[in-house]
Amino acid sequence: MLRVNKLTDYAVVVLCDLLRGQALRSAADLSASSGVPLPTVAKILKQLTKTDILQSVRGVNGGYGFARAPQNISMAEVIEALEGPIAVTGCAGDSGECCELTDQCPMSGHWTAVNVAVRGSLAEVRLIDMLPEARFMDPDDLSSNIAARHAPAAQQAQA
Amino acid sequence: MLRVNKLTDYAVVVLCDLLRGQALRSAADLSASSGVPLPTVAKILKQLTKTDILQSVRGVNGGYGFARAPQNISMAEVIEALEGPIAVTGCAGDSGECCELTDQCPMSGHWTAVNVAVRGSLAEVRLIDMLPEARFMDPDDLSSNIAARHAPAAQQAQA
DNA sequence: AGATACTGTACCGTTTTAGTCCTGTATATG
DNA sequence: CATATACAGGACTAAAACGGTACAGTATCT
Ligand code: FES
Ligand code: FES
Repeated sequence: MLRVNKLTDYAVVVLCDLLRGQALRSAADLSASSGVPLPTVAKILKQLTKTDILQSVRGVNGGYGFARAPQNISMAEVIEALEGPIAVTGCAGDSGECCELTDQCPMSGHWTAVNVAVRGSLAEVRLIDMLPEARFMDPDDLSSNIAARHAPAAQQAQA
Repeated sequence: MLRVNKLTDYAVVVLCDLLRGQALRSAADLSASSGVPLPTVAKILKQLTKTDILQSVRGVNGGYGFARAPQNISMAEVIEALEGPIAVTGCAGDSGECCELTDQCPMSGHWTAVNVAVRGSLAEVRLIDMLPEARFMDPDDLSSNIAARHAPAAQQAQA
């Protein structure tokens, strides 16, 4: 089905929730407001923190916030963060793994064309494009709105 | 990983083999020349025959051939034939299936943007782009070459 | 010190996938 | 017409991936 993990699906739900809320939200908070079970939310957030999509703050009043302006985050990044590099088949990936036909395989690396195409199209869909409210708002207004709310969040998190 | 099935991977290998060979090839023949195990080849070919990518002829001297000019076949078609509709998440597919968050889901149908992007990029990669020889041949020459070899095949199969 | 909240990892049950096999049907050939 | 070839369809099993959970550990605030 060429489908994305369920975990990635949830991740977008949670991220959108984070997008519209306060700067720093705890995993429990996000779980409650998004409907995704807490352990799952925790798992997702942990994973997203390993990349430069989210940042975390420990301790009381801690939580998660965007590591940088969310309007610059693409779906390609989110998907790659949750499921590893976008490689449609093992033979074409960076990992060097191949199927068992490598020795006589007549198409060494031709899947690359497919990978590049898919990767490119995913890079052009931004996370904020997934936010339902975006439909009813002026794009520029939305961006500045989000930037205003979240840029300080990243700074605060870094402090 | 956003990966395609191994079966789809094999399918492209087998299709490329069919692309360069005679008009009608048996499953056993294709298995031998591609290195993919026979039962698997058979499964793939059967599946591809359900769509209008391949055509089959039963009986002695039977086999498989392209149902139409192969240079018009896109990777999107091949992938969809093997794994069903390209729907990155269940919530966005045509099938009407959704994850369990449907009732309070804040992003009804926003994955559609992702699906359209991915589907579009896959539609632009043609099957013959996967053929290694294509690299060393003039595109026009290749197309006419393939057309000359395979257009009669379809007619013969239909007879 | 104690409560809160993230970190990392390991575990297990479920689902999906890959691969195999068997029975049936259609066609060419002698 | 008998027989060999070759596709059609579906059932079945083993293996891998995924989803979800649990737990022990660490950092921070009050
Ligand atoms: S090595 Fe697997 S398709 Fe090429
Ligand atoms: S119903 Fe599943 S993400 Fe919307």
